[in-house]
Amino acid sequence: MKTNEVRSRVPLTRDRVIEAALRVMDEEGLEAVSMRRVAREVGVEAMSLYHHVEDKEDLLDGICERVMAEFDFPEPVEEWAENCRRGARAWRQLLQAHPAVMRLFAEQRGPIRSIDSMRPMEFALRILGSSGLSDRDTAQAFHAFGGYIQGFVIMELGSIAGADEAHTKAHAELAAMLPDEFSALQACSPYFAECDPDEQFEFGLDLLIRGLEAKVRWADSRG
Amino acid sequence: MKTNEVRSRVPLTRDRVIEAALRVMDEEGLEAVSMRRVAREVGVEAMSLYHHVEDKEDLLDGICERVMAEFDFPEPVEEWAENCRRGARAWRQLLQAHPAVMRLFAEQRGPIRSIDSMRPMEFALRILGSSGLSDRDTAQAFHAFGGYIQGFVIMELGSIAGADEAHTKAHAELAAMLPDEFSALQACSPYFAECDPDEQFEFGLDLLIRGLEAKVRWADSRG
DNA sequence: AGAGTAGGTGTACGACGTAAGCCTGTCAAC
DNA sequence: GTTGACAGGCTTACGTCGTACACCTACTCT
Repeated sequence: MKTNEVRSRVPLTRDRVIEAALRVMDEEGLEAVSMRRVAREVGVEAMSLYHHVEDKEDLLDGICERVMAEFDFPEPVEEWAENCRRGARAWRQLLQAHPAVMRLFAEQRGPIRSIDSMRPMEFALRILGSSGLSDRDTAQAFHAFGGYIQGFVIMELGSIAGADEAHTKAHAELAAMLPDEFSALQACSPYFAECDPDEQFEFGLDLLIRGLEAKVRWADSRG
Repeated sequence: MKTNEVRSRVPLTRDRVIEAALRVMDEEGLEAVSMRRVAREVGVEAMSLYHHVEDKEDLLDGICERVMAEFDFPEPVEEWAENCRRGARAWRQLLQAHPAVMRLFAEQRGPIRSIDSMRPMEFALRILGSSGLSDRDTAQAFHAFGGYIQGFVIMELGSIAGADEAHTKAHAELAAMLPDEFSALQACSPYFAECDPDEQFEFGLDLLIRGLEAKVRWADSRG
């Protein structure tokens, strides 16, 4: 047995590289994801990664696809509205599980390549379509839900960052504001601080679904 | 008259630095915004910026605040729903005018410092509050609308990037997909490509507002 | 006049992405 | 069994980034 068998027992592959990059991103943040850092994570030098990944862009694309493929499909029930809710929650959970991935989505990544990563989209379209919406409205609703969920998670993560310290400080700051000009902000500020994020998410989700139900009813009544 | 009067006729200030950075970002993209590039833009060496800006983070925060302060408040009408729509459109327009700024929002920037940049928030809360919603629901609705608009713009910008070339290619790719497994995607795909983004935006906006109207009515009927 | 300071400059360091080339183990063809 | 291609590691080097540190100069205040 030679010494080279000691290291790299498992052959390095694109999948292992991306998996390592995702781990680094989750544990140390997006800015920690450098070629050198990821290489170290898999026990290799930076330039070796380029045999498995075109460049850093490609690596980040790989991370996105990997996360998409991780989507945990909720089991369907009979009411489509409940399926919407479960799907939305699953999608939010996925984004929360990899907080930095929204920043990758926010950069304009090219169209997704892998099949696995568009399965969640197909899933969502099926659910929305099962409400009786036209294909056209299904596509529109997809954008509405997708936008809401992604945007909500962005705001949510922004609020969480800085948590306790900035939390109380921002509160104190607000209280010391010009009261006449920012009365609405002052009135609502306790609810910004205290409110359960899950509850907030459900609130917006409910608005969308109620709106959709109205749209479905209206379409049905027209025949 | 000495030679030093020729350059930097206007004294360099934090505002001028941030303005230059925003200009670079809008015209050349976020990755072009480096200390050296911004310095060049104002006719100065990179290290000089540090007399007006704490570090690059601070500069980017400044860009965010500057953009927020640019918000173009729509003139109010009597129906709150229409005010919602106009406010949402104005917010979307602002984000579209500075496409890279959503990426800055997506990174978790600390709480906003400047007064001007929270005026739009106050404005939004006033509009939502004028519907008769409780302060609590107003805060929730704010998150719902804010999330939707930001998320929508992210998706929108992602689709736009690559426009024509990737457009037709993605179309062809989809058509060549496994048909049984991705039937919903195939059915909806023409509407993804063809549909007017403004119309899509209004669709989701409508869902949210209809949902909100239902909530208001329900609260009213309970007294 | 002299001191302090505000705000410019130049140099230097470490980290980044990655181009180019080198080295070695594996394996198919002869 | 030898050989040659090649897959997949490694090393070095370049240009760019943010920024620490030291320096220089022109005002301002006493």
